[in-house]
Amino acid sequence: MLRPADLDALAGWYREHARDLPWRHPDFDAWGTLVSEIMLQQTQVARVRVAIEAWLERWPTPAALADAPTHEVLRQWGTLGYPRRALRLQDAARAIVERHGGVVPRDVDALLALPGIGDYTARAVAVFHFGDRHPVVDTNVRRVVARAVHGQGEQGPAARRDLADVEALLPGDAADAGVLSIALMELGALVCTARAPRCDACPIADACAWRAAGYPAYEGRRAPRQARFAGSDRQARGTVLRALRGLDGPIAEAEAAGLWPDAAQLERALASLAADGLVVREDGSVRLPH
DNA sequence: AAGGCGTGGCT
DNA sequence: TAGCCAAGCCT
Repeated sequence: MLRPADLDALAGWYREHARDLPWRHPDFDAWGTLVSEIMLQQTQVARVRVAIEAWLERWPTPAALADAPTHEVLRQWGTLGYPRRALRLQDAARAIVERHGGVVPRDVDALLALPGIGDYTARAVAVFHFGDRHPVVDTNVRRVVARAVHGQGEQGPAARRDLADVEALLPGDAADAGVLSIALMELGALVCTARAPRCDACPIADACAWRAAGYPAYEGRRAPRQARFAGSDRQARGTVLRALRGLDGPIAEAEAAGLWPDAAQLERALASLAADGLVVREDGSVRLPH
């Protein structure tokens, strides 16, 4: 159980050890916060750190991104991965312009209604930028709570009840609740890590149920393992997009055949990329969307 | 609700 | 090294 004294210890630890990240600076506006959170969906902090500045310099407002050519958006996204996020980010920018006058909304339900924004990202913006009181639940928070509160070594697959689970831990004051959320995330990222947790450096080690139980091995359900990447359709998609990003114009489909050894798999990749709106197939060639 | 979806770093 | 993991979202 986390007592008020433990929450204080956590907050104190955060003040002392928090990384100096661009999106934590006070001059970071709501749009910058939203963009950073989208980029951080399954992409490491170190890589987002490098990419965020140029992105915001180029498109400093939702209106600016809404008006950009989509092929340039995909090029600027570069190798951050999961390029559908770039399309949805532009769609979100357009929705912000149309529905909210170009101003990033503060309301969680309005944020959730934007493409590419789910439970985590919506509340991250509402809490970390606007300072409202909501549970912010990412994989780090789920892991720390699984260990410290529930005595489990791993968090298991994400579930709808995670939100209510963390809500129950939050102090009543919005500012205190926000510090707890960001501190839980930072603790999970730096100390209470998935592999080789550094319990000797943990500010709440004395309160940790997992530690108290002697670090029992995890017996619960796990998320299914990812399919192997090498030779996958995903790799084929990535190869096609990488080639298109490096060119100004289209690639003839006959030429595209040279990008991937398995013709049937390449065709699946092209079809799914087109279905996602990441490429356009016309006149026997493939290109990025305008 | 289980699986698809990039890319790179770490062990 | 092969697999795990990373501030998830969508269907």
